[in-house]
Amino acid sequence: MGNLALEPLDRPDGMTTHEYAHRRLRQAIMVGSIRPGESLTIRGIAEAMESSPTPVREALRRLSSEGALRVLDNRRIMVPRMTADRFSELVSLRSVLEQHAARRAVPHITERCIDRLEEVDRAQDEAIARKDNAAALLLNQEFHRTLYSANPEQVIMPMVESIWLQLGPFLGIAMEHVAQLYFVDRHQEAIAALRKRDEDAVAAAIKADISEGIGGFERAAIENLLRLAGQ
Amino acid sequence: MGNLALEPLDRPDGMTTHEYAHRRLRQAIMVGSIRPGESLTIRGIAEAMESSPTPVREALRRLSSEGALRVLDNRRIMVPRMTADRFSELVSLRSVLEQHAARRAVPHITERCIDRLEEVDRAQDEAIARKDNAAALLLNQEFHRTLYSANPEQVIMPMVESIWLQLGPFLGIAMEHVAQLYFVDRHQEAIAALRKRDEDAVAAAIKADISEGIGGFERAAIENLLRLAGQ
DNA sequence: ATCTTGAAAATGTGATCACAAAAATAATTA
DNA sequence: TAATTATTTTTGTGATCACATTTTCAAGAT
Repeated sequence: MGNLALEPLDRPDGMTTHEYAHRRLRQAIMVGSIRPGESLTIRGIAEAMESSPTPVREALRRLSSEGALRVLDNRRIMVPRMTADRFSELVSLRSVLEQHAARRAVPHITERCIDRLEEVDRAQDEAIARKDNAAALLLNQEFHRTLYSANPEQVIMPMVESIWLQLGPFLGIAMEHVAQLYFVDRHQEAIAALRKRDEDAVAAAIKADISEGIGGFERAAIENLLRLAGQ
Repeated sequence: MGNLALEPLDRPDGMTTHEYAHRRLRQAIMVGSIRPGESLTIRGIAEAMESSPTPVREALRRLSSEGALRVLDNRRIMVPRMTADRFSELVSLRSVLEQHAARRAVPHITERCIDRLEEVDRAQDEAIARKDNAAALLLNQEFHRTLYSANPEQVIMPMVESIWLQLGPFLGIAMEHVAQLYFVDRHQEAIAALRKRDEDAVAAAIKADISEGIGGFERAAIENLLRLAGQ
């Protein structure tokens, strides 16, 4: 039985229950507060957020098609376990996807947009300084999201978000077992390249940002971490 | 009121109703038999497939997170309309995604797998010969899917499928208004490159396959087609 | 002690119902 | 006739229930 610990979450007026359930579960998975391998029950979730099975089921379907959850043959639902191979696939795909997203955003970048990126980057640095890993993680995503969303016709963000979501639970484990997850980023380099509207340089900055950030986990380190976490 | 024309579909034993509904709607959207802009109703679909709202809602949530459907502010659900800009985004993303998928598959390619690719390509040629556009479209997808799925740890297929699904309705329109959708493909070139385990050549074949296939639609042609279809 | 068997509880699933919001239609007014 | 208002219908939403399957757990047998 899953005595589920779900962070309460602000619920705007008019938000449907299934959307709220989706957001709340998504956040929990993203920051790794639901353990990979841990199985979720519809009734358990419904009880935890004081609603009923129907909207919870809709939320679970969405999350499973976003890759955040996996439906087993027994129809049980769980957060998928990470493996070193899957991690490698996710990171290399993330790199390719985000480089492309960045390139397609460059023609649409405005000064207003760059200001916003500066602002988010500053907030992230502050989160890092006060060692708030979870906040830093979310602000890092916000930086990337802001950049890629500058392209008004973009169709890539749902896929990028899906990758982040699939990497989330592992990052949660990493943050628990690594004393201090040291953040390196190439955000200033990316911003400088954006100011010059230099697509290649922007893509290079994003590529480096990813390969030096989450891509920095070596195979042995991943396997070790997973073993430590009992996965 | 949508007097929905849904092709009947084989339903294997033990398949849940929501999964069946998902498959059936997905297929209808993929081949373009549901018009962009046409709005769907939960009860209408439930009635059309002789079930009830609950499983239909689950299917609709999945499809909307796959990009096949869009939820409006009024909570109405419709097949999104295509624009020339969105088409361009989808095609360029498809090219990048599938080149990457192909590269990551190369190390895992077996002779068995190449045989299967030959077989699918042959079937597609036959479908083209008998001018069965819908079958040719599905077999073309099967070729690509077979290739990318050779990588056992791949995480990219859901995203590729999502792109296909988003392009589907437009292809449906194109097939109706263009006398004969002439298929060009680089499948044999891809297979030859696979035999040599040459990643670059495989990626090049896929890139050409896409840019000469669906990428061949020029901006003016797209806008003209959409105008013709009353979009 | 280990395995097997049976009952009880838990779980996913799908249909149905009530409610509120939205859309469509009819009636009324300017 | 055109615009506005009122009424009816349609629609999305969420809770509840019954059913079948699976899982869990305790009692019994080897």
